Amino acid sequence: MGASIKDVAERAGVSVKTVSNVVNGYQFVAPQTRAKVQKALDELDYRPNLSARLLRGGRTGLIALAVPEIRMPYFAELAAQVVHIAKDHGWTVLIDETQGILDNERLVSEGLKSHLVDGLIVSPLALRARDVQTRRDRTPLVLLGERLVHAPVDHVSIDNVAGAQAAVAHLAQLGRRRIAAIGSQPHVSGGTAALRLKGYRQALRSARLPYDPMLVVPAAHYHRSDGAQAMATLLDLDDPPDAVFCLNDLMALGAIRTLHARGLRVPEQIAVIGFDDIEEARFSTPTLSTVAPDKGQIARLALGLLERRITDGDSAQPQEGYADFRLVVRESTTVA
Amino acid sequence: MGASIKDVAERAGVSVKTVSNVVNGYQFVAPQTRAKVQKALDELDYRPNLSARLLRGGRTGLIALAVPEIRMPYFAELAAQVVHIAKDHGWTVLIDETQGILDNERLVSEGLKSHLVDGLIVSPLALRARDVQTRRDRTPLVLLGERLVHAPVDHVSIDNVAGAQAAVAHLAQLGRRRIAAIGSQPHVSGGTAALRLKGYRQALRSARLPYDPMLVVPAAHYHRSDGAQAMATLLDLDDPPDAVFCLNDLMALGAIRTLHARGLRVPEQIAVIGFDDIEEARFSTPTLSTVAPDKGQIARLALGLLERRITDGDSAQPQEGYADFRLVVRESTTVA
DNA sequence: AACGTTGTGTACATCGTTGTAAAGACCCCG
DNA sequence: CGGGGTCTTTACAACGATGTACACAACGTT
Repeated sequence: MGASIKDVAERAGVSVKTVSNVVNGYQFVAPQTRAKVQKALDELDYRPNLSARLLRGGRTGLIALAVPEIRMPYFAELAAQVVHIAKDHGWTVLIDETQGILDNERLVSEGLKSHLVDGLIVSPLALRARDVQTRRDRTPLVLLGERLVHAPVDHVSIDNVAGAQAAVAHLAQLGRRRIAAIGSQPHVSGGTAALRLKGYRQALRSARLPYDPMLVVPAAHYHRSDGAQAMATLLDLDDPPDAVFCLNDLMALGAIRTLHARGLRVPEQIAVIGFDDIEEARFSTPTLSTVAPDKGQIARLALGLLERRITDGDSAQPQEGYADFRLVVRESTTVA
Repeated sequence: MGASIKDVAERAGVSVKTVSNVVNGYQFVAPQTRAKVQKALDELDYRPNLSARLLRGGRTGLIALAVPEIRMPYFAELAAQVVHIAKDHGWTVLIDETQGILDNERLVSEGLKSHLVDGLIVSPLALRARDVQTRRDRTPLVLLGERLVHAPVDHVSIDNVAGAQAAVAHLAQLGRRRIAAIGSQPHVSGGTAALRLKGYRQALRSARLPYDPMLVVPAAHYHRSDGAQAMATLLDLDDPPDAVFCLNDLMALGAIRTLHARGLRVPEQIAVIGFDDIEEARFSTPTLSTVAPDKGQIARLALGLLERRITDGDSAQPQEGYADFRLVVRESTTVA
């Protein structure tokens, strides 16, 4: 065990409170006393016990970030941003994996880590408005991603409909006529997938292209392998697509893998576009066109809302934050 | 604020200690009393305050994992393993980024988070034996990666020399004669890079190939861009290589990107092999041959050592754990 | 009837820190 | 010299939970 404030006080021959005052930079401590205490502090290598401090005060300086899977590049990159920006707020980030499982998400948001963290940022996959409404834990919460209608919570997202629309419009402009989509989630309503598909359909309509349900393929986990499989399904159709909009970059990369394996050229024969702009998209072969949400902005907005709620408490009105996105055109949709 | 044990006690009409007994499953509580307390517990949605609990007892159930950059896939995958396996030990993992900066690593290992975590797993880049020796903080520590000679600390690693040797021997067996290496660290001695390069030179010697210092290119951060740049440097040589051993997968993928950009075919003209076996290696074009450390085993060993040290305390002798690796041959080194 | 045993509940101190209140020392001014 | 202020330091309580020690009842045993 390290030295406690009491040990320091004894060694310096002063009261515990005086040591506390020195440690916390209280103004009125005689220079001589301060020196004595500082010496004892150094000699004993004193470090305040966080537990005690926060038991007294309340704040832990810790916030939790819950994401489905930290190994997915999008979440890893987002987490990096959050960790980085949180440092400016004086917070340490505790990262949690939910695996996108409802129970885990509910556990986190209902305060499994209660009293441990000052605030909570959750990127939900399965969580529904109802789950948030019945929440009893008072820990400030910010949701990332889709707005859960009727849920009285702060949340940050990008305009997924517009993002998807931009991506698909871009494909249409290349002259592609059979544009597929990979990543629908038939059993989930109102989530990210639904919004991006809405954008997909809007873009088709604007381009006067027919909507063919056969060209929309579901995916479970949004991993590379899901994209690879879905692409295979599409290629086995009687009338395969000439372009694919993947609902995230990871699946796009999996899809490209399948295309290469079958000897098809990207983008000449099939153009591919993703969503997320993970770093890998800038280095793959071909480099991947994608919709790039501003991850730094997402992190900043989320932490800002969290800070506000930690400071102001429950009373404040739930707020929404919208981060920007931009269409990034790379080789996978650029015909030489 | 949530309800405290005192609130529960009042509501149930018993003493605080009795509530504590119920919460902690103490044996001798009359069923009737237990029921009363349980009811109050439920009604108030009581959750124990961790801070208070650990102030008293000691354990927090938290461990910290410090890695250079969470967004690097290798560390993200490793972190996922650690988080997952830690759950079995009843631990929550707090993830820290050091950016590979010495001061940050030292801060973490010297207990910035003191009293907050029960243990610490650090994957150091810059940390040196001296830093660990002069450590005053008593929090149990396990180091990942290279053994710091003379440092009295538990650590877990793989045999980097043997891994690199296997990779380079594989390239030699393909008949390649000018095998380059990307990722040396001229200003760091004794780290991972040095060991892998040692394996590189051993393999060259075994294959009776000359060692050409021009073929060894340094890299700062082991990112994709470092690999891409280094590859460009190699291609600009008068006598460019016919194979490249990259000290990690990320640089290998960057290198492949440069090769494609210059119109060179992999593996026909230049074979590429990496190190780490990140998931991306299975889906890139071409798929990437690599040395695959058993990340699950690394996590298991590290957590095992940590548990031992938390239980047994300082006294135990420092132990080493070695995880297995295997050579994974994929398209980037397979000539049809 | 006296005694131990077992089961059940409580009072109190304690962990390390900090806010509150107050005491003491000092100085200035009228 | 008294009243007021400014510094400087301290004692004490409190945060929430739990270990220790003990009180008390109900029971069986001698």
